[in-house]
Parts: sequence; structure tokens; C-alpha cells
Amino acid sequence: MKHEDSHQHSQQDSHQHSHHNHNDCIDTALETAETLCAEQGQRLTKVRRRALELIWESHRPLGAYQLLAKLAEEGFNSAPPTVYRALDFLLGAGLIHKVESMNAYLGCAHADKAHKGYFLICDECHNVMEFDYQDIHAALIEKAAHQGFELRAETIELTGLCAKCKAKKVGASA
Amino acid sequence: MKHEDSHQHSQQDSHQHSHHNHNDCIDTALETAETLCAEQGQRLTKVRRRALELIWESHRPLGAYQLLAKLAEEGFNSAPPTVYRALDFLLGAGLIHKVESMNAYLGCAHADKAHKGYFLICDECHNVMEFDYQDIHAALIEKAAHQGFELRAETIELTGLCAKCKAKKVGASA
DNA sequence: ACAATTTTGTTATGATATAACAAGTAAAAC
DNA sequence: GTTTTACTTGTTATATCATAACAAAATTGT
Repeated sequence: MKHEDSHQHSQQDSHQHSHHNHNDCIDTALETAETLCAEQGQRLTKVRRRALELIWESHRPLGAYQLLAKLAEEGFNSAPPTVYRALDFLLGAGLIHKVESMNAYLGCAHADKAHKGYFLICDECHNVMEFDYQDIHAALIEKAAHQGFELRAETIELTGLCAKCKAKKVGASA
Repeated sequence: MKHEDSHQHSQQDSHQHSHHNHNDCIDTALETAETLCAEQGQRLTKVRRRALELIWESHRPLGAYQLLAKLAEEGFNSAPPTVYRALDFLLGAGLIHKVESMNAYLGCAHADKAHKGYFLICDECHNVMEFDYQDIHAALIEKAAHQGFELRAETIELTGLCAKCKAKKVGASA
């Protein structure tokens, strides 16, 4: 196993965990975003920046219209193109991912690393964990190449039961 | 590698290939569908059967409203619920897959085998190949379990350039 | 035939996303 | 420092994907 790492993006509530202060995550993500945009001559404008923050503040993947509502509350323009433009920008910059099976958007924890989003999605609590698994990535590239296919992007979304919800179920039936 | 197999679901046109008669595919798929439904006491009604056929006849994943239009041409009811009900049934029976990143539906080549759909999607021609890769499946289960996650379903959609389109590009630039 | 179940018809609406063009704003060129 | 250019945002309208709710019809079991 060359490299493997994972990151719990979401949490049950807004309180701080003993092992995970989500506010730090947001701060780091925003700093990374600033840096990346600066490096690439991209403009992280007010709406774009605030959209990214709001996506990070959410504990689960955020729908476009949910995000739009939050932005509208803060006085931003409340027509759909506003939010979709921001989302397009952030997706293009690799700062967020789209979870295709949920039509929702999630802050990317490894924006600086150039990667694909691999997700574990809990059917019960709808929390999403992003993970990065080089072995699988390599295997997929090889598998695709074997069929003459040149891989560009990967959508890997796994659903099931997360550890917490599994524990809760066992407790309930006991 | 324990098991690996793939199947080219789509083709450029409706003519027969030297190595692939798509009509045979459709026939086989429909027979399998009949058998499976009979075994499980499920009713493969007219709309459902015709929907499945139409999905198979399409050379690419078919959108719900595209399917609806085809059904309407043939005198079936042309309101959305008709097609979504048929799709729900076929999805539930494992006879088709939904390609999440395209919001489109594709005949399942291994309906009898109980599996997840892994797809290679060409950005150029939009053809889709389904493949089945036990090594990756096993690795994903293990990886998820390692994080206490109980895997139930997998959405694996890989995009890029298929062999044909790659060849075409090389030819064009030469 | 009757009741129970499932499937389909029908109307309406919700949810997700983009087209097209005008107006504003920041960056670059002069 | 104004003009030109490119980019970003505002605004209206509409396309696309999907489901809720309830009535009618068909199928199945008794």
C-alpha cells in the first residue's frame, strides 16, 4: 500500500469533537483556496469565497439550491445562475467535489493534491467521508488502459452504513 | 486476478459488428429478464418490457425523457410517472443501471449475476462500457470495512477517451 | 363474482440546471 | 489615468430531471 489517507468531512453537530475541530478545517480550506487561486491567477471573489465557506460549514454535502438560499439570506443575488457559477468555478479549481448520486456539493479536503473524489456515503445519517486510495486509482488506470481507454476522471461513490450508525443499530436491537 | 470481464454495451451505429451482434444482446437480455421476473414473481408488463427493450436498443445510456418520447411514439402513456415507474421497476430488478453522472439509464449485461455497475464513459462519443472487476470490489469492501463502514452499493463511473476516439484523434492530428 | 393487490392514468408540482444577453467591475494596455 | 479588454455578475426565461397524490383499471387470490 503506497499511500492511503482519509478525512472525516462531516460531523453530527456543530460542536467541536475531541479529535476534530471543524472550524480549523474550514480555515485551512479557505487558506488553501486563496493560495491556489492566487497561484493560478484565478479570482476568488466574494460570492465564490462565501460559497466555499458555506459548503464547508455544512456538515453534509450541500445542494445548489440550499446554498443559494444561504447566500440569499446574506444579501447575495438569489437567482440560480449565481450559485451555479460559483459552483462551476469551485469545481474547476478543484476546491469542491460534486457527489453525483446526491446532486450535492462537498468541500474538497485535498485541493492542493490534485486528486479525484472517492466517497463513503452513509445511508442513515448522510454524512460523507472522502478518502483517497492510490491502490485503487492505479488499478483503475491499468484496467482502463487494458481496454484502450484513457482515464481522465473518476466518480467513486460508495454507500452503506457508517461506523456510528452501525453501532447505533446494534445498540437499538440489543 | 480472480475474475475480470467486460462487455461493450454500445456501438457507433445499429449495424452489426463482426464480433458483436447487438440484437443478440437484446434478445439475451430480454430472455434473462423474463426468467428473473418469473422466478421472483415479478410482473414484466408491456411498458416495462418495452422500456427495457428500448434501453437496450439505444447505443448509449438513455435519458428518462428520451425513453418517454419513444414510448409515447408507440402509443404508451406519455406522462413522466409512466417512465419513472418502469425505470424504478427495472432498476429494482437489477435489469438496468443508472449512470449517475449522466442521469441516464443503461441495460445491465449481468442481470443474473448480482453485481454493481462499473462504467467506462467516453467523453467524446458518450459510449459506455460496463465492466466488472472483482479485485477492485474486494479492495473497496476491505477499505470501507477498515473504517468501520459497511458497504452496500457502489457507484463507479470512469470518464475519459475510449480506444476508438483516441485512435480518431491521433489520425486527425497526423 | 368478490376482495385484495398491483399497476397504470392523470394532473400538478418540485428539484436541478442552463441559455442568453445586459450591466457592472477589475485588470491590462496604452 | 483613461481607455480597452477580459472577466464577473445581474436578470429573465426556460430546459431538464423527478416525484406527490389520487383516481381508474387490470390482475391475482379466494
